[in-house]
Amino acid sequence: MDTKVIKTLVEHNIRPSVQRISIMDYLMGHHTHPTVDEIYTALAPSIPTLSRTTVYNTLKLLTEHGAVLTLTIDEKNTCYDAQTEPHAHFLCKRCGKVYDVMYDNETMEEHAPDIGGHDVQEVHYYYKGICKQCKESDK
Amino acid sequence: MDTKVIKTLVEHNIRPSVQRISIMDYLMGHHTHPTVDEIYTALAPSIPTLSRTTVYNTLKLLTEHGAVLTLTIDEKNTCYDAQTEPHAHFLCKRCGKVYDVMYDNETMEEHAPDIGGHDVQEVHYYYKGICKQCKESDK
DNA sequence: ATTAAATATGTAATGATTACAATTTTAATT
DNA sequence: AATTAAAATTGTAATCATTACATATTTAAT
Repeated sequence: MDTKVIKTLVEHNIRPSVQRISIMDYLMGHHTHPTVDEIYTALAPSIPTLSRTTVYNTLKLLTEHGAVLTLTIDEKNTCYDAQTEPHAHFLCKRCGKVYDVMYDNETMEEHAPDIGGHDVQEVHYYYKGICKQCKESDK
Repeated sequence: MDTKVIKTLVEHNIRPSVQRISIMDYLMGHHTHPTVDEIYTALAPSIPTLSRTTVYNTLKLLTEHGAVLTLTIDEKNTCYDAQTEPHAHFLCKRCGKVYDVMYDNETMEEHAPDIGGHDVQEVHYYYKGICKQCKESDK
């Protein structure tokens, strides 16, 4: 059920509307780092009245409340991630996929807290290159 | 003189035209992570024929040849950096400035080379928050 | 001086995002 | 159940960065 999704929204002080639940549910169920358009296209059939603007508004809201991460790793398309635990991202410059990448938490923990006296609120580790799949399909 | 700038271009296999030298020179002299528009506005007076398209083309070329870094840390504006040595960036969400941030090289060295079998070509460490200046001007 | 290739330019098109006004839904109150 | 105000959603139009592309200019070789 959507219980988990609704719980996540409520925990972040977001009132769970049909649209918000659907979008959050999609993000929690698809770890593909979708774009606004991918989300809109996926949900529009089940919510015929859905507006692209709502998807934009909702993702902005979710981000502001810390329920999702907004990734700018791809110059073309902003994408979104419901996994808010610290992790890094890898963008394949050939196929465009964005992968999750784990690393020791030490890295982030150690470096994030105090950088030149600035207050760090977000940490983004992005790697770019050619993914394993693309490398192998080259041969 | 521009000797250093020209040398940098040539070392990256870029033929040094007037426009390319100016843009590269501007980037090497301003560590403010300027946007396309900032560069265009700054150079247009001295190169009256300069076209915005040329700035775009040149920055793309410089990036492809590894002479500058293209930063997508700011969702609004892509910005550019002539410092290609490994370092991190901090974006102030209040004033919008992008700062250079140093960190032990171990961090990058250890984590970049092999991530899930992908070939890493670029490493981007982005931090976001409120910068020291903005914090202090709050009081 | 001639010519071909490389660069630069300017305009028009694209496409993601935002602004905004209108509509609909929600939830509280009578 | 009806009323009402606030919150959320919608659709259209506007904005703005970026790219496509055709033309013009410059460069470098012959």
